[in-house]
Amino acid sequence: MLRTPVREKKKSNESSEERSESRRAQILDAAYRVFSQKGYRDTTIADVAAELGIGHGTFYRYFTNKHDIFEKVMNTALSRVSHTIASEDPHAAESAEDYRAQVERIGRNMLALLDDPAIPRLLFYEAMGISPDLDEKVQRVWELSGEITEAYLVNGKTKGFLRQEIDTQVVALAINALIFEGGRRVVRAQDRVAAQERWLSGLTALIFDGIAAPRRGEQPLELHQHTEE
Amino acid sequence: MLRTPVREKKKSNESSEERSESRRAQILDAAYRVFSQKGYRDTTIADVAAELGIGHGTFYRYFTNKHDIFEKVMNTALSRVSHTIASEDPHAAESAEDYRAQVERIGRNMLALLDDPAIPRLLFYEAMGISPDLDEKVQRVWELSGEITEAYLVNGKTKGFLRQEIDTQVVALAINALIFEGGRRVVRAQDRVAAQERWLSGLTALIFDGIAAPRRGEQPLELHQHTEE
Amino acid sequence: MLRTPVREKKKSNESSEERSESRRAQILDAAYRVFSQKGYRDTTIADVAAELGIGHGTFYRYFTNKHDIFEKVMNTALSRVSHTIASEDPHAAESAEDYRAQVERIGRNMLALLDDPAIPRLLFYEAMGISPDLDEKVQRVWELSGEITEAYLVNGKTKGFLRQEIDTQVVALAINALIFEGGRRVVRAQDRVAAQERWLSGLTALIFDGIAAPRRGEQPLELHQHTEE
Amino acid sequence: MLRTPVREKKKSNESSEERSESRRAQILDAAYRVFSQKGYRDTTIADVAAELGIGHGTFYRYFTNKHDIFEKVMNTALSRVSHTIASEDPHAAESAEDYRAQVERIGRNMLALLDDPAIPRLLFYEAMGISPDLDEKVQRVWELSGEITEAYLVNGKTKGFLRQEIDTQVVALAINALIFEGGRRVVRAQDRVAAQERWLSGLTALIFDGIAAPRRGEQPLELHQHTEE
DNA sequence: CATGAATGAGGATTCATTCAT
DNA sequence: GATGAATGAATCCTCATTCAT
Repeated sequence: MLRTPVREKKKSNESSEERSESRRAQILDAAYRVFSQKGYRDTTIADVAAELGIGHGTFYRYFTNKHDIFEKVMNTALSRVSHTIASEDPHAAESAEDYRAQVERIGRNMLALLDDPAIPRLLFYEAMGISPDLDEKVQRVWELSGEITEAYLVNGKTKGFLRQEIDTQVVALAINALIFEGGRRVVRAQDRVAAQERWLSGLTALIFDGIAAPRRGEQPLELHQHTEE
Repeated sequence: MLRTPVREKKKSNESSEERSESRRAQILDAAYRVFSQKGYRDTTIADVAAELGIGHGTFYRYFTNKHDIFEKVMNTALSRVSHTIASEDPHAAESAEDYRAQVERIGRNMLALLDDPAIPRLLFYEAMGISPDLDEKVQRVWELSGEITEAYLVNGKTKGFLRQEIDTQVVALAINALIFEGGRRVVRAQDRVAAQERWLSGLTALIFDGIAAPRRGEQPLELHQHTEE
Repeated sequence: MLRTPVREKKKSNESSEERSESRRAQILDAAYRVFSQKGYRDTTIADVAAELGIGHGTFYRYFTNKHDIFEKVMNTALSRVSHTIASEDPHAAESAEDYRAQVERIGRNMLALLDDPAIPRLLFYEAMGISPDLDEKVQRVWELSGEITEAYLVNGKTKGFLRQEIDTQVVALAINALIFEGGRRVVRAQDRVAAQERWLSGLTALIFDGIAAPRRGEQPLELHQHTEE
Repeated sequence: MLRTPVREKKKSNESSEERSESRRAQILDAAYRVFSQKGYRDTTIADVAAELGIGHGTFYRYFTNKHDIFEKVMNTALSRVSHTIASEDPHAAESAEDYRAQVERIGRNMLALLDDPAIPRLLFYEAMGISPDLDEKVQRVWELSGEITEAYLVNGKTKGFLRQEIDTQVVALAINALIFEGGRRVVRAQDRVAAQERWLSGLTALIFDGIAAPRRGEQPLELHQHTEE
């Protein structure tokens, strides 16, 4: 994903504007990769140009400066996160099972999103301290994500399938953090598919049931989507 | 914490070697502060020297270069984390209540540790990509922390007060991630004390009991630390 | 003046060569404007092309490089000055009144020439230091102007209506300098017409009669342009 | 003038601060030379550093950037002009002879000032268009010079030794222009001393008496300070 | 012919590191 | 030992010029 073939031969059936747009996209893409690998400060425009095999002067035909393209890279990353988190209806779930399924879907999408380590790196720290604008932009997405997750929790409390006593704000942010941590870990795993399933089920179990052994009288839970373990 | 008096007048009863050692510590300390505020690339040796009010040439009498001192700063940060996590005996807990109390203690220490944003910033991302050496060193501490937390979980499973079905490795890393997220949030909060209490109770509740409403027959839980424990 | 319609639709009744010539002139014209506003170094070829609404690649079909067109722009400016100065016959004047009228005519033409600040800017300094060729070319026009003005003065001395003791070379250059200064000032004035009249009469008075009060016995002079001339 | 020996061996009796100040002055001096020879745009910091035989990084220890040092160079040039023009009392002259002597003194100082072509080049055009600040600063000195010269003229009119009908504003600016033109010419002359005398007498004659032959009855004038020709 | 995408040499500025005092 | 002046490699960015379409 996000990888566009480099040095693609200009197809004659592309209009000039299309080529320009595609070159722009290529650069954005290359920058996304390089920034997320080396970080903002460590990335030179020459690096980005070299990644694409173009002259560094060319870069400036498409972006005004380093900060400009970084902002655009961040926009991409941020909007992906926003979309993923906002992809489900927070009020749809009617039961713990519904919500558990929702969480799994979101988690799955998020893990797909975090297919490369770029997103967490960019979002967690790379962006911060580059410019106030960016700081704030990242912050906003962060808050937004928290709010959306909180909406799910509130829905669950209202409908009674989530504990009444949970601190929705804290727990919302915690859940988001868990999803990101999962993403980071899955990305680095040898066998990503296996790691993904393991993290998904491990995290949903933790989130929904916690680690404490059930007290006397509690019903055994059906924990995993495919087990009765 | 970590603040050493600056420009301390050399007491004449200090040996030359002692003075040298203390100067070395001062520089390390100043570097810790500056690196964690501005990041590796953004920190200049002149910044560090200025923080201490010494000539920047002096720096090079104590550290061979910028990377050298950064590595030492990271060592400091990493060993604090290690110590905090290893401060309790993973096999001491005999009940969920014991463990819950342990987690709270560790959490509390961790939050104290994260009193400034330095640790998460340095540990999560700042260190990475500076040099392979550092990357690996951070990675090792990370793994270690996971292993220690996992030992608690295994202890709990063995003694029966934690769920048998938890994936200890995943959950261990997840718990660590939550603690860090809590740290990050508390640090930025307006009222840190309040935020700390809120996050501590919110996270322990999440970790131990999850968010799902208890099934029929389950005992109500005492959720907060200030109940009749 | 000097403004040629931009983007003029190629009339089909123009031969290819004619069109090429007119395009060449358009570019020269645009360059004249831009160079004189922004100076040589500050003017980019893109600026010139943009002034005309043509692609900047096109420029190179008509001029070999930036220096080439600047030289041609300078030629234009220089030849205007030469023509203006050489527009009268230095030997025509038979009396101080004749010459005074001549000076006024030349001055008036010169001020018209300096209608935009381009000429003084280009001629005085912009051209210098770009290349030895240009330096010398400007110098030559300068000398020439001095010589022509000097011819007027010599004529006046010969015919007895100018002071015998004037240093014609020095005074010739001085008069030219005054005309240029007048031009510079008039150009920047709010009310150009008024400023022009004021400078013309002020300068001719200065040049012909000086500032010293007439000695005893000297005839009062008719000083201003609005007297019975 | 303004030439400070380059690469002067640090005398051990100079304090650190003194050396720093002298290095600063050296750079300013080198910059003055280079800027006035090549102009602002054409001058690179490397040029200035090379003129002094220092590394270009050193430059930035003393000046914040290119514009900064140019402004300081301009300040130097401008204040010299101001001082020279303001060096005499505009109300001191009681007769045309007094004033003529004053003008000669000012002219002589001005010519000394214009010993190198730097001042006119910097003041007339080089400074303009670099930054609004500088434009205005130069403009102010210009206005000031005009006002001072005008004060002389008004004094002369009041005391009756200058013509009543002169337009003092126009003539003041004209006289200044003449002095500058003289400076420019003298600088380039082979035999500067001779050229200086020639221009001084030529210009004072022009300024005071004009070029028109005296009318019947006018007294012959004593033109030069040492002749009756 | 016209175009504008591509290029890289060149120039301003920063900063880690050295070293003479 | 301490200092900070000096240095130049490294980096961002501009723009004259070329050339494929």
